[in-house]
Formats: sequence, structure tokens, C-alpha cells
Amino acid sequence: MPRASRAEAEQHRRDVVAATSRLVRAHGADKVSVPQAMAAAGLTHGGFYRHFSSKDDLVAQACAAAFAERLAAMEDLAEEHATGDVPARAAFLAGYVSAPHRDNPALGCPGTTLAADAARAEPGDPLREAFTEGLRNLVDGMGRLAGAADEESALVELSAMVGALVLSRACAGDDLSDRILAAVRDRLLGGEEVRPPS
Amino acid sequence: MPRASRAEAEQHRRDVVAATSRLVRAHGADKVSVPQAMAAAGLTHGGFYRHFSSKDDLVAQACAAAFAERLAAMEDLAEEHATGDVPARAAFLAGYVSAPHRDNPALGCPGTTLAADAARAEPGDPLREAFTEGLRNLVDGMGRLAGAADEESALVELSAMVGALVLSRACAGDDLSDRILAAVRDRLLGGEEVRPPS
DNA sequence: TGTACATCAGTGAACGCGCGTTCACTGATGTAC
DNA sequence: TGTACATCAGTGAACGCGCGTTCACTGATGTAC
Repeated sequence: MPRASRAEAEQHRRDVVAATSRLVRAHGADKVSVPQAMAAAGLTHGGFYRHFSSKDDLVAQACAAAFAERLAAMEDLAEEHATGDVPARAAFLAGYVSAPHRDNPALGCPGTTLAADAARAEPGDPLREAFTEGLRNLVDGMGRLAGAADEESALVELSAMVGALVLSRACAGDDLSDRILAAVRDRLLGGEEVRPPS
Repeated sequence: MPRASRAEAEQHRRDVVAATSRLVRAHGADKVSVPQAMAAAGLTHGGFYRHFSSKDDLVAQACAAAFAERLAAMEDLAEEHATGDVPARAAFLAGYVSAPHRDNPALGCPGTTLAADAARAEPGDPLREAFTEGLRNLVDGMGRLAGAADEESALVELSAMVGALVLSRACAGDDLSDRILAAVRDRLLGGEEVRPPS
């Protein structure tokens, strides 16, 4: 594959970002190498620097893509439940604080999987910037889902949700893991009956 | 230093674990190398395998030490406030969900700093085991601080606290970081007046 | 529409580096008498 | 208490490996006429 068309090349770039977005959520930024990221999109590592200025650049783009994906899912959920009997907020929450989300970090919220990597990055680091912007959008999105609740409520809820996911993943396999999810889900839903999103 | 006495050697082992406990909380398990861990205790890397069976073994011991340290601090707090006018729970919480804790991960709660590493470890991994046990003890300790509240409440509170710390660290430098801490602290304290612990 | 040529996406070998781990060695510590 | 010797904590060089990054090269794509 010595020369792809511009459209193909652009698609390759998107493929690498999408694949890395999943890999990095599952394994952490440090555990995903440039050759692995390229291979996940069917390419060899040599062409990497025609698409990205550095590995940090790719990771930051992967983080932004993960947040964008999650926001899109939230928008869909808001539309689905706009006229239904189950509030969109409850559906979102029940899907978020759940065993499937715990067990599939690769497709899960980057707020739970990339926070540690963002925290360890320097303040000027592109990952830090991407994470911060993504988190801001996520908080705004939650406010919209809940019907313009105050920011404080959105921040408290999101903290509990993220903390529950992070802790339950860290002790997955132990009884405690399920108890954490159940406790936070029940408390945040306040006893509401909820059909989990499909 | 060709041969230390047994007592010295045991002290060296403890020094390495203590130093690694701090390094690993600040930078993550992957970013701390065996030579760095040994150097932090004034040793060279060659003698490492007389003390530890592998790097994973050291990291697990460092995790356990970090939890033990935190639990000891909780016990002290409980004693200090046993007869005071400020409930121990409120003092603990105010210290936990705070800018100093956010800005000093090296000495902070391993529940916030090592959860990501534990989550990415395999279920049989010694780090996973050490984290799970430490977390269980932390939950129990919170129950005792709050005066035998139900486990569900302790789990919900701890999730919110950990989530707030993790997210605020990931966007430190941005306004959002302080707002997260303030929101969770205010909500959990329910408006109580609190003197932060020294 | 054809032709000539410059561009550049992707390849695969190579670079220097730090990693976790191993090992022969040193010499003070610990022990047996 | 003194002596002889085995033990072993710590040293520093070395191992194979995978990392991020660079580079000469290939040949289809894109463009100018």
C-alpha cells in the first residue's frame, strides 16, 4: 500500500484515532504503543508521523473522540426519552452505573478511564486540554438531560458515578464491586423504577 | 555497602516500599522503574530481587502500605474528634475533598490514585488483591467514623469523594476543578460548618 | 483527454534509550566451635 | 572470648526487549500543461 488517496488517508487517520480511543480506554495511554495503534487500523508504524505530530498528539485526539462519542450517545438518549415515561436522566444513569459499563471500559466513558492519565499529564499537555474540554461538555450534557438542573447537582452526580465506576473496576471480581454499583445507582435514582437503555 | 545487617536490610525493604508508595501514587505504577524505586531509598537496583519477587510484588506492597497509612490517619482523626464539637466524619470529608489533597497525590488516598492501575491489572494480580483489601478496610473505617452508618451510605459517599478527586485532578488548572471539589464538599457536608483537619 | 512529473501515504529497517531481570562478585555479618 | 568459615545484602555490568521516533525508499495519486 505505497500511496493511498487523500480520502483514504483521511479515513486511515480516523481509523487510527477510533482504534486508539478504544485501546487507550481499555489499557491506559502508556500501555498502547504506536505500532499497536497503527496495526489496529491495519497499517504499519512507519507512516505514523504523517498523521500525528507525536504519540501524545494521538492520545489527545483519541480522548477527544471518546468524549464526542459519549456526548452523541447522550443526545440520542435524550431524544429517545423526550416523550417517554422514563426520564432520560434516569436511563442515562442506570446505564452508566452498571456492570456492563464496568466490564467494557473500551467503549465506556473516558471520564472514568482517562482521568488518571489526564491527571498525570502536565498542565500544558494536549491530553489534559482534551480531557478538560470533554469533561466540561459532559457536565453540560448532564445538565441538559436532567432538564437544566444546577451545575452543582450535575457535578455531584457525575462525581459519584465516576467514583463508583472507577472503584468497582478496581475491585472487580470481589463482592464489593457489585455493592458499590448497586449503592450508588439506588441512591442516585432515589428508588425510581428504571428500564436500562438498550 | 556490601553487606548490611539483617535489621538494616529489613529497614531498607521498608524504605523502598514507603518511597515507592509515594512515587506510585504521584506518577502511576508504570512510570516508576525498579532503579528509581531503589534509588529513592538510597540503594542501587541490583539488590532488588533479594527483597521483592518482582516489580508487581513491590507495587502491591506499596499499595497496601498506602492504604495502611490512610487508615492510621483516619483512626487518629477519630480519636482527635471523639469528644470535640466537630464530627470526625465532617473533618475527614473536608480534608479529603480539598485542594491540598488534590494537589498532593503522593501522600493522598490510594483509592484515588491507584484505582486505575488496579482496574487495569488482571483479577489474580497482587495489586488487585491489595487494592481490594485496602478499599474494604477504608469502607469499614468510614462506617466507624460516621458512627456505624449503613454500608450503602459509606459506599455512596466514598464514590462521590473519589470521583471528585479523580476528576478535579484531571482538569487541575481549570476553573472546573475547584467547582467540582466545592460542589461535592458542600453537598456531602450538608452546610455544616467545618474546621479542616490540620 | 493524454502525458510528464511532482507529491506524498505507506513501508520496513534502523536509531538510541530505559525497562525488568539476571548474575558474578565483594566483603561485612552471623554462626559454629 | 576468639577464630574460621558460611551466609547473604548490596554492587554494577550485562541480557533481551519494546518503546518513540527517524529515514531512505516505493510507487500510485494528484496536477500542470
